[in-house]
Amino acid sequence: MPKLGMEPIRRAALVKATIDEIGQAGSLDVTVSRIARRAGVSAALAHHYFGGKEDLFLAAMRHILTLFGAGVRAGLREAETPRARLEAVIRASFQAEQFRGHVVSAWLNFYVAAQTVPEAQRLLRIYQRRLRSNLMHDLRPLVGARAGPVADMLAALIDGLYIRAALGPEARDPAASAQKVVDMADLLIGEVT
Amino acid sequence: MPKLGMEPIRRAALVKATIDEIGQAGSLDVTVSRIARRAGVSAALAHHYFGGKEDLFLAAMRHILTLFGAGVRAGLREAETPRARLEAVIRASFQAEQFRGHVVSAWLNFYVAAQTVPEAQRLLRIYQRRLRSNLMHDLRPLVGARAGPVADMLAALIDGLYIRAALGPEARDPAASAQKVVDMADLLIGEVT
Amino acid sequence: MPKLGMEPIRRAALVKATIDEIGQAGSLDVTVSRIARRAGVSAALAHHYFGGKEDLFLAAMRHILTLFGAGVRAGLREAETPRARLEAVIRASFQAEQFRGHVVSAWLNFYVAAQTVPEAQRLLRIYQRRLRSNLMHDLRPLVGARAGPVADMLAALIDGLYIRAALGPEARDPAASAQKVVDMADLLIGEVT
Amino acid sequence: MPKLGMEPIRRAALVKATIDEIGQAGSLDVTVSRIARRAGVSAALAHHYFGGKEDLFLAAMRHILTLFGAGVRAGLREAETPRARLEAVIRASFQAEQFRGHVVSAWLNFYVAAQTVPEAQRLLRIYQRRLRSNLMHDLRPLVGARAGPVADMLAALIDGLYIRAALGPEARDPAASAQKVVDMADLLIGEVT
DNA sequence: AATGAATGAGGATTCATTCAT
DNA sequence: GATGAATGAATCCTCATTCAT
Repeated sequence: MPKLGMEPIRRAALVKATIDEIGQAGSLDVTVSRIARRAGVSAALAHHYFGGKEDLFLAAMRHILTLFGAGVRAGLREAETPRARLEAVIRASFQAEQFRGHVVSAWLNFYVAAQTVPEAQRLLRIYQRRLRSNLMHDLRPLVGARAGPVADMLAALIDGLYIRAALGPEARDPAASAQKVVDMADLLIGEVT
Repeated sequence: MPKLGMEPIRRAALVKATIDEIGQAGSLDVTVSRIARRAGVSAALAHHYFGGKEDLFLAAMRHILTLFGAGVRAGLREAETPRARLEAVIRASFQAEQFRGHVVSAWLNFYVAAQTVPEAQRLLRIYQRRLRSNLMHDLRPLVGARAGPVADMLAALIDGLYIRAALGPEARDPAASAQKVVDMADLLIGEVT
Repeated sequence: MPKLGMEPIRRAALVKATIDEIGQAGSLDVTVSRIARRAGVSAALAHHYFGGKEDLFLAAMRHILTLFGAGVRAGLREAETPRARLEAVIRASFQAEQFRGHVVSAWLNFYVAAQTVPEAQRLLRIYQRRLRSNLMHDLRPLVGARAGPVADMLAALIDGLYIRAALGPEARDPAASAQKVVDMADLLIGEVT
Repeated sequence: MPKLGMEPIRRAALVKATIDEIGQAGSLDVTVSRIARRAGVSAALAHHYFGGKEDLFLAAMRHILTLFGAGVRAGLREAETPRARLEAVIRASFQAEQFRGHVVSAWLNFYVAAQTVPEAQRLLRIYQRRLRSNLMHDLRPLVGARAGPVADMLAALIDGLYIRAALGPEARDPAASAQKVVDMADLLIGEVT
């Protein structure tokens, strides 16, 4: 007896299952069947709702981006000075939710996908642009014209720490990684030009 | 027309073909057949010499690591002061050979493989340890006890710039990326504690 | 045009096709594709339902064992005295269904498989134990303590005649073979100790 | 530095390696490469001397038959009365060399091959005819016209015990099996008609 | 809304066999 | 006499995807 209004529930379950499955496998070598089984539905239904494997992956990616965006906004809500806001933006990149296990693994794989799948690339670009714009917005009052290079530096540092976190159990310490970036930010801000 | 002593030639050709193919595909989703065809041999021969797909990938990874190591040594040969050596180590990570196209893409994918394949993880660890040890060796005379954290910072920065380079055509400028890291190094060295 | 409840139908068809194909080939060198084609389905479906080639073989073996067991029970139903039951057990081994063509060939090959595949060995052991226990149950009233050795002798004779039947067109006369064993049984029963 | 007169040595080594390999594998699923490696030569050489895999198998079979024939003749040399000769023929089928391990396994597989390969069938027929003729030659003085059926019975029994021996570690007792056949022979001889 | 049934396409891998040296 | 080099053909198996129910 099929029920009405199942669509959003199924979609959400499938997206979550996709992220989890990728996280567990450590790669995009994941079958639709397994994802579907994990979500408690048939593989056919996954296709019914998402059209194909790739779309499922992209939906998962979008979901992660959405969560990330929400995290940033939440962090900013409590910050008032530029310095505080900057720190909030940085720490948002290292929220527990975003910075570990399944999600980091998913990110790493999305990086790879971005080389091939245009839509994946588009999404990554959005993320990068948004991060850069967030950083610059608060760096400008602090470092003026140097906001651009400094933002690039911090962004690269954030991504670099991502990789390290994805590769081994050591250093899987979000807070410490965040602190490193914050320290670096302070150093760059204090630098005389 | 079989000739003797072909083994090393074939192995080298297959390793090169593997790196190129991964680079072109942008992912590890590459068939042995295609690699073999690119190397001008049959898929069966690839198996004959390497045992399987995974071993072929690992051989490619080892090859990249070897080239990287050679590049570092070459750079160090001409450097004399700690500062010069440090810069040489950093620039080695951004040699033309290592820092672009196929190779960066291959690296990115090996990162992913390292989550799953133990031998890949082992190789990555070797790379990371070697990089860190190289950096620290020359940082110690310059920053003393802060060598550890500083090395970590620089290493993360290097990796972060890798990712950026792998993701889009923009910023594929090895020299510029290297310079960013060098500048950062100088900044960290000059920092009073 | 997929219909529901096809699984048992397909499984049965595939098992039958397996036995026929082995019988025709005269060996286990049979491809899944051929079996599937004979059953009127794709090779992929065979894998879907059975998991693999080996499982398909084992299912075929189990099927033959089941038929054999049913034949024995049917024969025993009409026998009343120990002597009559003994004859029924013997003749069951030489039922038309069990003692010729595809099935004998399949048996011969399963013997070979039993050297390698544990589950095949297990099934063969079950068959042997069951045959021996059937023979002994009715021999005990007739020959007392000699039931064990006599049962072994008769069982070996049955198997030996199997081989002969599998090897050439000559002597493919189930009834005659059965009669030989029955005569031998009578001789052994009559023997004074 | 190739040596002269290697051919018979290589052939013998390859035949032995074939039998051993089949025995170890428990089936005919044996690669030429493995056989060659076991014999200490290249796979190409095996083809050079035997033309192909099948011929190698047949040569192995012929070798076993030759050994068997020699064993029978050796046994007969010391026997004088028909009864003694009969026992010698029977025991020859259960010589240690013939009745265990590699060889039994090889036999079992040759039975299977005989269903498909004409030359294998021909060889098996020769063996069977020879065994029957040996048995009958000595049975005639003992049981007269019943020699034919009795020989068939004994031959089937011998084959039946072969199978049992090939299938499990239990009952791998050549002497005991031989004794069973001899006892049966005596029983049949003593039987009044 | 949901799924069991079914398949085509493709990929890794194995192996007997050939050939030039 | 002997082998390394090389391959074509075959086989098992996996998987995304489709379709009727």
